[in-house]
Amino acid sequence: MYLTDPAPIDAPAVLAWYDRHARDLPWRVAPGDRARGIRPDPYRVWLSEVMLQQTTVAAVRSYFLRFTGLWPTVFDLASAPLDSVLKEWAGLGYYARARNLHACAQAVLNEHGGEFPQTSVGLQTLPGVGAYTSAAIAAICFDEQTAVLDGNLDRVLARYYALPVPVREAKEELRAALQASVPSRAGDFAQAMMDLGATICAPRTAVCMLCPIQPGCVATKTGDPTLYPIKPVKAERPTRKGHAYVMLDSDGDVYLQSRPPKGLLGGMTEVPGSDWAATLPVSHYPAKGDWKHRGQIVHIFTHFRLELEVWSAVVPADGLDGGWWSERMDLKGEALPTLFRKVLAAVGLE
DNA sequence: AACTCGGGGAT
DNA sequence: ATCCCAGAGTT
Repeated sequence: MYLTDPAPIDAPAVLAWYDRHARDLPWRVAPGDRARGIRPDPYRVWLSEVMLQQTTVAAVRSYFLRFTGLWPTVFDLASAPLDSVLKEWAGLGYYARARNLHACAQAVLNEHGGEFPQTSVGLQTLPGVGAYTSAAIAAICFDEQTAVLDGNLDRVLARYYALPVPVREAKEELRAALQASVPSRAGDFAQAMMDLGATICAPRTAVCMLCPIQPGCVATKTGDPTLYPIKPVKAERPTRKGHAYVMLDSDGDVYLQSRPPKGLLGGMTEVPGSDWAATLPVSHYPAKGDWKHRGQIVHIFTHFRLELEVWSAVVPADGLDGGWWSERMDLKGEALPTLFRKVLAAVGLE
């Protein structure tokens, strides 16, 4: 136990602040409209929440507008080929989200009659919808009085209670403390607390003068709020090395193939390459040709650093198996993650 | 409980 | 260069 008798959050003060300062976001119903009875569309809220998992608002915005333009309803998304969804998701990262997104849309259609479940417990049975996302949808769309705990709230609460240990060790205590503070306007409260974390109580700066819950915040009384949350020690990032082979035919088309359906960049499109290992593997060209070394690209993943030696050659269009030739003008529409767009850029494509 | 899984913006 | 983002699924 790290929190003994935690003080509740002043929800009325938070809501009053939100009524004046709510950010204008494409998937959000403004608090004034919400008060007039306008309900958020669960499909749009769900789509935004999945896109926002470990991803910034700035990165999500254009993807959200693109997706809702192409697929305005959960039925449209469920009817689309997975391949189309992966192509539109390319560049956003964490591609299991895109696979689960598609599976979830089909589950809503086939197992829930085309309507999202209306409780957090029901929502959490859906693919790609976990503790955070289920609570967020239930609160925002159905005003379920449930604690919505994301990375912003971890930080705000760690400061509010001056939590003396990393958040991971007290997650359920924070959830219980937050749960005790949730008001009837649960959706606005959840979004207000996240806005507060994103704007006032930010990772490196805390503008406590503007904070509606500053009067109850322990960290502001004991010193510097940005000392919280206590950070866990993290492992260093290893380096892996490999080769990438860009093959062109006599027309300038590029040879592409699909990655395995699961795992790193699962189901996405790539150019052929070697394994990635701690020491640079021996190069084995996938076809005969006048191979030239075109430089090295570096790509940082969450848990390792990748250095790829980029090679290119013109090769015969036949004799390759399992992939396809893509015209240069079609590369933009392929399901290429950023890593392989860097590889193609090193060869002067894209 | 620890690990896997992207990419980019802010600092 | 480091941090961290409206986390979920797997082991």
